[in-house]
Amino acid sequence: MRKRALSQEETRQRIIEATMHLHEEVGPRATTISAIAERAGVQRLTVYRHFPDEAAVFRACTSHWLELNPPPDPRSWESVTDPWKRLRAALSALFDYYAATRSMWAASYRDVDAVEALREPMAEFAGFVTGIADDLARSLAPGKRKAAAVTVTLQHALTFPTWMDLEARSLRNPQKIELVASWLSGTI
Amino acid sequence: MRKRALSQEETRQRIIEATMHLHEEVGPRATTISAIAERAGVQRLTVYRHFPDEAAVFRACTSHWLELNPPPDPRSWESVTDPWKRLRAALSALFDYYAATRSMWAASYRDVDAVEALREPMAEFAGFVTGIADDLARSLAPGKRKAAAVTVTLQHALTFPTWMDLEARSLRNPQKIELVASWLSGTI
DNA sequence: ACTTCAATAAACAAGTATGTTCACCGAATG
DNA sequence: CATTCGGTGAACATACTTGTTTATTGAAGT
Repeated sequence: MRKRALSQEETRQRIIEATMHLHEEVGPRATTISAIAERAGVQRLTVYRHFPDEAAVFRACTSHWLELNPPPDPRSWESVTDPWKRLRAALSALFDYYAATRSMWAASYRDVDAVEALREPMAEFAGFVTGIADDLARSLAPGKRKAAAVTVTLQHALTFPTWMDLEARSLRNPQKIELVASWLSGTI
Repeated sequence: MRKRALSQEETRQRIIEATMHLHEEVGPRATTISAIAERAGVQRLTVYRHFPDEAAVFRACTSHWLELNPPPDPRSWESVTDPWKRLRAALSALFDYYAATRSMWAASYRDVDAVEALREPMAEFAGFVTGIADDLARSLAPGKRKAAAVTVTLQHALTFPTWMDLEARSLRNPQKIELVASWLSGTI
């Protein structure tokens, strides 16, 4: 069993990739199994053979997409000790990531509360971002009395919807970074 | 023709109110004509008799809801000349409005790009909010070189999704106001 | 009393989706 | 060469939606 298992795996990949593209183009909510099958050039029954239900396809799609589009690694700025440089490094990495993956995140945020299977990965990503925010807040305002304002400002600023809103207001990423930095300078 | 026209108008109102409630509960996107008819205790055909299509019901619903829930009037703070007091007055009015109408705005923002009939009123409201932001920006930073940052900060801060995000982070309205004020103090 | 007509009740046609079943093909496998 | 089995193609039942048609009811209007 070599070529057979291989071509089976290829079919599976075609299905996953078709799902990915549909998620990006029409959003997870409108991505039906029928549409996935059509996009993958495969029979509907074939999709059912590989995945028991829509949620299973979505899970496979999510993990595959995250492999192809890994979020920035916080270790890449952990060595930056200057708080403001560290902030800019983190913002830059995250904002570049958002710019590169905007369509998928936009679709995901839009559909998250309509698609059950999306909640868990979205919540996990939100936790990831909050973790970065809290770390930056600690480095910027250690033990200050206004630390709460710094923290919540960072949590809000690092969020994809915030990035998207500033993007829609024609701010390039460097401008966004400076803007967030100025917000923080007001809270410290 | 008195009672008859009156009861006809009552039926129309029942339809509109059923639509309003469904928009708030399940969102405009999931609000089907069938569901409206059922909720209004009326035959589906009756809905079609009063409104040619879904878009017409939505339009009637939108204008009725806006009558019941008018956005704050900018004239209520135009007399406040101190820029920071004016800012706080405007933020307070808008944030209280968001708190009172959150469920409808949350549903509307979620479904806006799936429901054609929602775009125009949402765009109009966005313009209304932007207008307030621009006015406050002029009063806070008249002719400053960093006026752009103030303007975009205010535009972003006055937005409903921003309010919602800060609300989800457990900030009460007065705390939100102080937070936005501190953002602005950093940009000036 | 007689008519008008808003609303009901029920059916229709057409479209979409989900899941499931069946017979079959044909290339990889042993 | 015979078997396995992934995938095809087509059908089925079920459940939604939209929009339209027909016949009927019953209270308001004259």
